[in-house]
Amino acid sequence: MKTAEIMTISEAAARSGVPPKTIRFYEEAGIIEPAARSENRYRAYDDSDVHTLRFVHRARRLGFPLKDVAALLDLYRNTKRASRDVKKLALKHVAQLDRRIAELTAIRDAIAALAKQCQGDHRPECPILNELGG
Amino acid sequence: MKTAEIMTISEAAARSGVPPKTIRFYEEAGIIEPAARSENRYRAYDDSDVHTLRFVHRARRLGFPLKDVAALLDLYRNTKRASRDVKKLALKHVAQLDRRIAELTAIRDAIAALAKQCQGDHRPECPILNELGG
DNA sequence: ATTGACGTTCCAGCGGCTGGAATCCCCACA
DNA sequence: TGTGGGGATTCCAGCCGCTGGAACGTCAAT
Repeated sequence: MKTAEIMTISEAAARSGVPPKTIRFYEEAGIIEPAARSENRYRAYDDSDVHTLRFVHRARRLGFPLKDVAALLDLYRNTKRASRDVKKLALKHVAQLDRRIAELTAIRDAIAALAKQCQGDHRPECPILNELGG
Repeated sequence: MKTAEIMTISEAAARSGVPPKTIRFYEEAGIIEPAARSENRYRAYDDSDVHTLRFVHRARRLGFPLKDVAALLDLYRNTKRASRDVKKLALKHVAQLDRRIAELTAIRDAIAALAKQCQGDHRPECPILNELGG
């Protein structure tokens, strides 16, 4: 199956990095078009489908929510798109990430500071619990 | 109801910061003990329950998973605990946060770099989509 | 003919809530 | 005493993005 033009779901999965279960899920969720079917009712994928799956996979790895992945895919396919719209989505995501990172960092530092105060031995005294207890 | 010793769920919610729905959820999930009931079958909370709820609330705000919150609560109540066990949980969480923060930061920087390359105007050309498309 | 590795569908569950429906209860006011 | 409104109660559904499993069909190789 080296130059397969038509392939099964697991082959498409291997080539795209998206697991079969997830491919079906994306189809059901309307992120990708329902796959063509071969005579045995198996889903049949070609290189172009794999390309799409790869796109989705990369977008997901960049943490875009599925809704945005769908939107990006639409933009990708629409050659008359405005790059403004793409950038807008990207910057929205960056802003979201920045907020989340700031949150997590604040939490991380707070806990690390408390843990530093804690002896961490056999004794019960512990600033972490004191803090949580108020 | 300023110095109420016994109170309803919404009062406990107001005092602890945990919404009524969430209090019920915590009870159902076994994080907190089933509340006492008054004659009308309403849940009845006292100051000590509120204290517990506050503990849970703070632990959650620090991002501890519910399982760990339950464990922390057990440690909090067990005066024979070893601070070692508390610190261990805390440091595990810090490590987890560090991993997550690193992930998000990498993603953030990648998208920000791509967005910077993107003109963001009426034209279709866009490095973000080029990247996602491979 | 049988095995075993695929494929298919559908349903359940993860974490941590949150919203809604249907019902019940209490209290204030007329 | 009726009524209205704001609680409380239960249970079920849904959010996000999968992931695992059951029950069954299909295919290639032995």
